[in-house]
Amino acid sequence: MSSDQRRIQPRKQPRQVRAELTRQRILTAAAHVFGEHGYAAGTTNRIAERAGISIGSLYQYFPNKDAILAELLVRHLDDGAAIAERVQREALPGPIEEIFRLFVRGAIESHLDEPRLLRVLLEQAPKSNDVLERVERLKTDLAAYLRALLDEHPEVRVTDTETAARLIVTTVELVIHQLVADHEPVDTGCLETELVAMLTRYVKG
Amino acid sequence: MSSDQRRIQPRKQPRQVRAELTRQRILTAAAHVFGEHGYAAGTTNRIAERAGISIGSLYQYFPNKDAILAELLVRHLDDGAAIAERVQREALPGPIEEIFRLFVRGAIESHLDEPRLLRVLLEQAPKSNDVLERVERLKTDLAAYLRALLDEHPEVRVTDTETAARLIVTTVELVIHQLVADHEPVDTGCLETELVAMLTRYVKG
DNA sequence: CATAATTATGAGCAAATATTCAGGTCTTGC
DNA sequence: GCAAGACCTGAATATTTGCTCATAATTATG
Repeated sequence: MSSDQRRIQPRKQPRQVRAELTRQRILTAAAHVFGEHGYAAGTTNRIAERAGISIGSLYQYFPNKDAILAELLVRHLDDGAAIAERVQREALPGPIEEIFRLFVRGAIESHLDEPRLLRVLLEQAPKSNDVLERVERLKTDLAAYLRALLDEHPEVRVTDTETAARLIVTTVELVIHQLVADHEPVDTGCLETELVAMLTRYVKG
Repeated sequence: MSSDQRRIQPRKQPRQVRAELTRQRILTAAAHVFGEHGYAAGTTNRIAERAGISIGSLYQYFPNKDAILAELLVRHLDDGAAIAERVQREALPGPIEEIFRLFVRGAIESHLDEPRLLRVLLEQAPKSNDVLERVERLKTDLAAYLRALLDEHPEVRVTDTETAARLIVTTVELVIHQLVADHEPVDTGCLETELVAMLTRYVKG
């Protein structure tokens, strides 16, 4: 229940193909189970059952329950970082609206497979210091990049660019999480259009 | 663990002052404990300990763990509803920016005491049908009111007012939750200014 | 003061759940 | 085709945690 990592190392490095396959099955099953039942009710036994393997096998590749969730989170963060970097390379220079559009689209895309899991990840995941730092760093980096962008871009008129950058990063992240995983999901096209419009008009004053 | 209410009634109605005092102590302690540890790790024993009472006393006033969280949530919702009504009475008519400002200010105010608890409430609270309906109704009502406002107000230029209304309600709620409870909380004044600016410029096109 | 009613206590129960380990089954390399 | 290591199994164990209940302390009542 506590988030201490009693063992840092996974118990085994998979050496055969079937082992790696089992590992993948566990992660896939965990993604479904956590997304459907939440973290607390997403028991390791349920995960093993859904993966079609025994509970013992699960504990050969993950030291404890937290480690499974942590790995899922790290994967998502890595995806996010990759997308952010790609956008930063591709987007410049150009109208601010196009930059926002690329960011928003990237964010929406990376939330389409497992929206419910992602809410669980960021809302219920036990916050090990390591993972927490990673999240924080990613958001800080993004905010810093965005602030520089706002400071330099000729179309931008907001003055308090620090608050603005944080506001934008937070808004994009949270609104997408919430609305994509909502009981009555919005059309992602509309969401993209309106969100981009909101951000653009905001910074252009 | 499950969210069924085995007993609807609290076990006892407090009849002496010290009993009511104990009830309050429990709720206050629960607010702290849930805010600090989350719902699952916020154990009833920890709550009792923090309240300086025995675990048995806790179960004299609340039928189960869920009921404590539910009461905290209902209190917050009632606050929110009251603020929303007040704003709706006071705000009209006037420039849209002023209306938004009143709403944002009200929302920020009602999140200042226990920001971390409030995130737990809306993110991890077990969804008893009763409470869930209340939340949904409040948000739907607000979105409907907002949509009507957008449709009629002469300054407003957005066309997809339904998506816009949902976007705005979601944004205000989530961003405030997140940023007020952040490790480095933003200055609430800046937050208000920028958030209002964002919404206003958005709807005015 | 005496009796009843109310409130408080906390060791311990029961159920749920994470995790282990002794002993099987499958793969690989020779 | 046969060891040796890799992998898998799942009943059993350890731990956590919501919650009870017999008993004690406090307060109201007359």
